[in-house]
Amino acid sequence: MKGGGRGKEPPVEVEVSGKRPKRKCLQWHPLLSKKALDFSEEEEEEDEEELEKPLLVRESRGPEVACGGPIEVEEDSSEQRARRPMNAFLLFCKRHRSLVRQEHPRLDNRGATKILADWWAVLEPKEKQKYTDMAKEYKDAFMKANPGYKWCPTTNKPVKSPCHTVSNARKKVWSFPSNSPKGCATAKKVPKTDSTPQLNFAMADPTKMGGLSMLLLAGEHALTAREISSSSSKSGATDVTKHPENSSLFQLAETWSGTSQQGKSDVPKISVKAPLFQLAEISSDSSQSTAPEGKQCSQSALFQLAEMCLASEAGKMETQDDTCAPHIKTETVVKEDTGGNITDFPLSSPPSSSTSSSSTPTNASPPLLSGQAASVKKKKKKKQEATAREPPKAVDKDKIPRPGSPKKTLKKRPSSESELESLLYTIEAVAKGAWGDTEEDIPKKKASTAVVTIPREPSSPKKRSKAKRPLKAKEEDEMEEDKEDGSRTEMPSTVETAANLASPKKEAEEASIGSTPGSTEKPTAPPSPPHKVEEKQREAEANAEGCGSRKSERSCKGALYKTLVSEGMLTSLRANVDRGKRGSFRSGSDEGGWTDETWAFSQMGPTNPKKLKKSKSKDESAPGLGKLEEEFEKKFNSLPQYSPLTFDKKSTIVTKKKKTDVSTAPEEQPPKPAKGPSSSQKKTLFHKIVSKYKQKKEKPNTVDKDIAMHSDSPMSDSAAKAKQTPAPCATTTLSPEAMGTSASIPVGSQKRKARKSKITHLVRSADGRVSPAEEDKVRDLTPEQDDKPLPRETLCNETGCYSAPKQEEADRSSAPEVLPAFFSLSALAEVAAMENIHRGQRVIGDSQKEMAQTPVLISCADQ
DNA sequence: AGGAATGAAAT
DNA sequence: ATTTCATTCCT
Repeated sequence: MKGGGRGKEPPVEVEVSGKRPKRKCLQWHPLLSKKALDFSEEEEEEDEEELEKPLLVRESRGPEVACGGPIEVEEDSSEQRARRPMNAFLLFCKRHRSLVRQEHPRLDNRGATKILADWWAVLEPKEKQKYTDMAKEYKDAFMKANPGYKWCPTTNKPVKSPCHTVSNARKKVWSFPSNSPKGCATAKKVPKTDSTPQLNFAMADPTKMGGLSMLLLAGEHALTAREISSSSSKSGATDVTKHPENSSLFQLAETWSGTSQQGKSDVPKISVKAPLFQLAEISSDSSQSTAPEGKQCSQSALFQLAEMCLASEAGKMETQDDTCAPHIKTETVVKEDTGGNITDFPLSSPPSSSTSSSSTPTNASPPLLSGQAASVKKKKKKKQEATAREPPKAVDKDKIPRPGSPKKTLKKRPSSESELESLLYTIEAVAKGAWGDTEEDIPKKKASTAVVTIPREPSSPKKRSKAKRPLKAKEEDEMEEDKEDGSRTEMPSTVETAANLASPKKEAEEASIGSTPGSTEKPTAPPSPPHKVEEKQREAEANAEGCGSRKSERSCKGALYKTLVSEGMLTSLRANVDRGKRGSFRSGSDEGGWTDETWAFSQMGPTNPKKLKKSKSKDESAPGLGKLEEEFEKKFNSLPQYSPLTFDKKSTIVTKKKKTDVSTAPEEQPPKPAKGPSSSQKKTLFHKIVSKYKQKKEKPNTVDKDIAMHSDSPMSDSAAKAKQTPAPCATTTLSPEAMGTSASIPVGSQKRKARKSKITHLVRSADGRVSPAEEDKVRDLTPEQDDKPLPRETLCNETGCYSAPKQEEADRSSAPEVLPAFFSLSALAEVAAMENIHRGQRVIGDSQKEMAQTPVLISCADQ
């Protein structure tokens, strides 16, 4: 048995992950292991971790008896396999890659990576520290979550024998090597949990996170299943579900109840929080009623649940936090929200739950075997083979509902049974951990689903409570169309306003910025409300359209609901969301909590991948991340994001001497604000700003680099470029990479693998030394660097050869040396705005100048 | 799939 | 010391 758990997963994973293993797979979320208290950003991360954990828990579901291994593992585990936490550099890359890409659209990832490496090298220790700390935190959290986790599979490789298999084996092992082995039962406990209640708690909570997502997923699945499986249920569902949110909740509730019937009353077991309890109670109540009968009953039950939910929501809304631990709760909520949004993950997550090993026994246990089994697993790809190898897997399969091979499973999902089961499990898991939160979340979720919630998530949890109302309002709108009693009468507008107001404040608080809410990232919040409203309207309209007109709420309801509910609903919602996001995003673009929104988007979009897959998984820059990830990202976002300029400067500076001072620090935007310029627009802004600064100051300096960088992208166009620029030989331009490297300074890139191209850039170590090959490059670059006189010296020494600086001055002497290494985005944005307004033209001119320079460089480079 | 970077962990 | 793997995505 034991082995089985893990074993199974592998296959599953294969199936599931199949194609997009990485992305979809749950990464380990910081949330998994959250610690309870810290307020610091880190804490947040932890929170996220908690959320994730749920996944693990989720696994616990039925399987416990059987060790469950097989079951949950199946899906979840496969995907879930915890991924090793990202290190500081990776975090950095993740956060900045988009920027790099924006600047250098043409650049491929490799190049981007190189640049990132350069930047990283340039980064001041202080900045790095943040990332490092974060990475550390994640790691710690991760470890907590998966005590036994090993990065490298190591030993097991034996499996390797078959070449490919090896990899698989590793993965598994990797995921959870040690702990679980104990036994299914033992595993459950998870060392950590026991040992550290709080921490554990967090772990437990994580479930919640998972729960949310799970819930969402479950809801979706449930719907699907229902439709498929039993038509009858459908009607009930439809009625109940009016709102997407509701529907999801209801579904969840149903599922949950169903699970409970099965006998899993785990819920309490995990330290459920007060909220959870409430939820549980509610759910339980419903379940009880339902329990006796099962599916059929479920309908009625659903109704009841729905009512309850509504009632509860209303009550809650008013009460807001009845739950006990406020702050915690909030956190939870937040997480949940994310989770909810994420939906996708949930599915995958469940499997991944394996991670949960810590928390959940069942799951964990299987993994334990991991050594072997794990090794076997390896990856999704090979899983099948692995499965074959190991017996356990076979077992798993048996247990697993899914009949077919892993791949099949995927297909099957749609099939009712397997899905249902999985859903149930998931639900259970959710129930255990997440439910409490769920309630609250639900509302939000609704909102989110409904429309725009997105922005909110980012916002603080607290907000959430308030936010609910707004959401409700939205809901109401929808409701109106759809149906609804009027209960919602409550006060839409008023509430919203309040909510809005509140939200910003909260944000501010979080941000600690305090002073200007709008300016800060959070600003999004403020804006968001409006957006939301708009979205609401849109939705309403949409609904209306769908129905034909608002008037017949009920009449429409059915069809509408149906439509919405079924995948379509999600889709529509998603679409709306996306639109909203985009719209807001675009409009707000710069400052507006781009980050948040973006993330939110990501959540939304990615979220449904499975169902909607198409929607856009990747479209958004955000890149499809999981919901959980989103949160993670939030935190992650909190990390300072530096503008390219900054780096350039830094590099320069560094070159000079490592940092003039930390002064740079100022640039950073402390709290979240920094957020990156989401889109190219921002880039432009930056450029503009930069140019501005340059003009103002007219000092020569790094700016050039920036320009160069910018120009790079254009370089492709280069057409324009060639024009002025005196710089005789600025070869470097060639590739932005080179530029970056050269400019940035020596970062040691390629140390490790020389591989093929290493030669390309070569490398300079931080010291400044350059390898011979590099020299050439350096030369090319040199000119640019020359820009900065001061640095130049240093560089020269280091590099060994700089040509004389020159052009920069001639060109423009713009950049002030001191210029802020990085401007806060908001600041930049502002400036940009100012500039635009005042002198849009000028900016252009500047840009042109820049361009001109670049071109020249390019030409040289070509030569 | 492979690969670019860095870091951390494991071997 | 060397390997592995994490992330991102383009080729």
